[in-house]
Amino acid sequence: MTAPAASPAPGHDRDVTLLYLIKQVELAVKQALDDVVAAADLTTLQYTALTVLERHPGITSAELARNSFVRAQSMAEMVTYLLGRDLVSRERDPKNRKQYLLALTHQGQQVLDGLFDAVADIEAKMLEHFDAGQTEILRTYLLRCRQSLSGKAPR
Amino acid sequence: MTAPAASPAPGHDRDVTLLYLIKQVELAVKQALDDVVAAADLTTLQYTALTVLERHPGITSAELARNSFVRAQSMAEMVTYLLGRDLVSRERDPKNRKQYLLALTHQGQQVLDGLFDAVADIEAKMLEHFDAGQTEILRTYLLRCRQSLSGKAPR
DNA sequence: CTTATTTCAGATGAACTGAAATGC
DNA sequence: CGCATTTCAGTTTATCTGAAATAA
Repeated sequence: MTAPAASPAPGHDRDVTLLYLIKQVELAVKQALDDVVAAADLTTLQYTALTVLERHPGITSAELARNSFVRAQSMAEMVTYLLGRDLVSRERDPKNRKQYLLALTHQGQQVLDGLFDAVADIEAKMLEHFDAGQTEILRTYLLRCRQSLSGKAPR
Repeated sequence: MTAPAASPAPGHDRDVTLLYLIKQVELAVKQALDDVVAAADLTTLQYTALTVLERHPGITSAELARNSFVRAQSMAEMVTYLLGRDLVSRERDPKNRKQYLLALTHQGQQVLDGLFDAVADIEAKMLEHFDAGQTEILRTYLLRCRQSLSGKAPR
């Protein structure tokens, strides 16, 4: 079903690629997420960094940068902003004094908690026609894609 | 459906959400794609616009903008750049003289053709552990996600 | 000595807001 | 007149490059 050939292919009839579909879904997600997190004066990238810190307290800014495929300098700027808003705390790593360990503050956790339902609603809408089994398949497949592309599991 | 606030204890994390996984896969794809299309002096966004024009000759710049969730002004700037490189052509819509219809030029098609194998390699790597049936399931699921989120099928 | 993290400084570019012209 | 497309002008912001300090 869903034969995509809308027009009689002047030249080639290349299918819509999965790379393109991934991008399209991500764009739609970002659009919805931007609106939600803007209520907490956050960008989607900042919100994402907070959720990573929630799962991985004690991560460094450089690790956070690698996870989002940006330069360490760019992430450092964002972390400084989050520090200034007291959403994130940091302290010297006692085992390695050249780096800082980051964590969510209580206030940062509260911001995430306050956004949780609205973000869950976006995901629920995206998955409105998925049953539990299909959702798990999608999760498994996306993890596999990410693993194959980058050789790493996401944080 | 909406889960209660998770405990702040680091031991009990919220699950990695599908929204996050989508973003992670997209980041990894973009990373790989940036490198490939840079060989043709294109950004990933420019390359994507060219592939949309390949599938949909006669589309307008404004439609292209909506498809990529950017303002019409932003897309116009990019289209101007592609026109200047003779990768894209445009002519007045005979049915509606306020707008232009865009299409790939022969040169634009050649650039896409030249990138095709390298881009296909990225997709092949992403799907290296998928069989044909699983690939189709992933495609179906991504289309469904995009449809639910934006109410539209991708172009 | 080499490497990774952090920090400072300056440059660039992509997308934004606002506004006007065109034409259905 | 309302609405969409295109175009012009100015601005903002995020990321980048380059370079230096610190420490394993």
